[in-house]
Amino acid sequence: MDAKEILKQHIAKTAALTDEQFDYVFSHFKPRSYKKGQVVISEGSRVDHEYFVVSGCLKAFFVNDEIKMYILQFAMPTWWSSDYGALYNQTQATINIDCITDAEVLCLSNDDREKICSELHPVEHFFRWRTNRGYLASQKRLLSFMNNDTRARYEELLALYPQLYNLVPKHLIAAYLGVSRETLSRLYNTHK
Amino acid sequence: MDAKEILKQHIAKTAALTDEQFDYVFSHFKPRSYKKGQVVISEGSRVDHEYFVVSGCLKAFFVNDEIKMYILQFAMPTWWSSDYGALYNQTQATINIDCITDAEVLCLSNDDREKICSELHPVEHFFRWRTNRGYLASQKRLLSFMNNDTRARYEELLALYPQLYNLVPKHLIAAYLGVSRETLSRLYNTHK
DNA sequence: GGCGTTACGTGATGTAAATCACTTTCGAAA
DNA sequence: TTTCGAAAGTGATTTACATCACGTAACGCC
Repeated sequence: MDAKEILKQHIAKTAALTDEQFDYVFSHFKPRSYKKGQVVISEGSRVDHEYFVVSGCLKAFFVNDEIKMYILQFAMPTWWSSDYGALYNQTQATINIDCITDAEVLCLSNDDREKICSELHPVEHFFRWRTNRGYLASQKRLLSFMNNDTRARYEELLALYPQLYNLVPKHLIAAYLGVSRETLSRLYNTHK
Repeated sequence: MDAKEILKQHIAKTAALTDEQFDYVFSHFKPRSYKKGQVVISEGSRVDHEYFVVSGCLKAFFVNDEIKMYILQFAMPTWWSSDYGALYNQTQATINIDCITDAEVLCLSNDDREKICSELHPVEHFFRWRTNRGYLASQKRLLSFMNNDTRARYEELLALYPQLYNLVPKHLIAAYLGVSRETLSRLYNTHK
C-alpha cells in the first residue's frame, strides 16, 4: 500500500471526504524519505511542518542540559509527529525528532494545514479528532506516570507496542519510561 | 460580567462568530451552580457533558485503590473540564470532578458539541484550537514530570497559578504534584 | 462555647531508584 | 577477521521520597 492510500484510509476513519477532496488535500503533502539516525527537527531550529509517518519509526525527545534525554513519543506508521508547540506558536523548536529506523513520511506545513482546514470543514473535523486522540493519550500517560511504578509502566508500554521491544534499543525505552538504563536493565532481568 | 459574555470573549479569541451565531451556540449551554464540595462527575457514572468554568475552581482527579488521589487539573474560570475519555467514547467515567469552591459553570453535552461543530465551521475551528491548547499543556506537564524534581515542579505550579496557593489546601497541591503531603510540607518549609 | 474532624508540621525509618564505576556483549566498519 | 565504539549488565553507594507515627492548629457544627 502506498503512502497516499495509507493517509486516505487513516483520514477516512474520522472524516468522509470525496476522492476529489482527498486528492486536493493530498496535494498539500510532500513525501520524504529519511535514513536511520537522520534528524527531522532539532532544538533551536525553525519548525514549519508536521509529519505523518508512513513507514519506519521516529522518536520525539527532549534533552536536558545536554545530558539526559526524555522521549515524548515513538512515532510509528499512521502517527503524526512534530514540535507542535513551536509549530503553532511559530517559535524555535524545544524538542528534537529523529529516525530510529529508515522512514518514509508525508510532510504538511503549518500554513497548508490551516489552509485546508479552513477550506474544507471535514478536514477541520479530522484534525480536531486527531488532536483529541493525542490529548487523551497524553493524559493517560501522565496518569500512568503518577499512578504506576516503573515496572508497571514498562509492562504497559510493551503491551501497547510489542514491536518496540525488538525495534528500539533499551536505553531509549528507559528514556521513554523516565528511568535510568541501569534501572530498566535490572527490572526485566530480575524477572517476575 | 455574566457567564454569556465570558464565554463570548473566550471563543472570540480563537473564532470569529457573528452575534447571531454566538447566540445560537450559547443556546446549547446550560448554566449551573455548584456548592463547595459538590460532585460534578464521579467515577463509574455516565458522562454526558463537558463544563466551562465561569467562576470558582473545580478539580479533576483520579483515585487509586480508594487510597491515593492524583489531580489531573485544577479548572479555573475560562477553563474546560470533563472526563473527555468517557465523554468521547461513551464509556463510564474513570475520573472524578468536584468543586474546591462554590462554582458557576456552563454545561455542554457531547451531542450538542458535535452538533454545533458540524453546523458551524468556525465552532469546529474553535474546538480544534481549544483541544490543541489542552494537548500542549498536557505534553508540557508530562515533560515537567520527567525532567524536574518536586521542588522545581512546585515552583512552576505557583508561578503559573499564584492564586492557587491560598485557594486550595496544600494536600491537593501535593496530589497535583504527585508527592506526599509530608514531602510538600517539608519542601516549602525548608525554604530556598 | 466545647468537640470532633480535617489540615498541617515534623521526626524516625525504610526503600526504590539515581549515580558511579567497571565489565561484558554486540555490531559495524576497516 | 580484527578492532573499536556503542549498548547493555552488574555491584556498591547515595539520595530523595514514601511511609509510619505522633503532635498541634484551625475550622465547621450541634
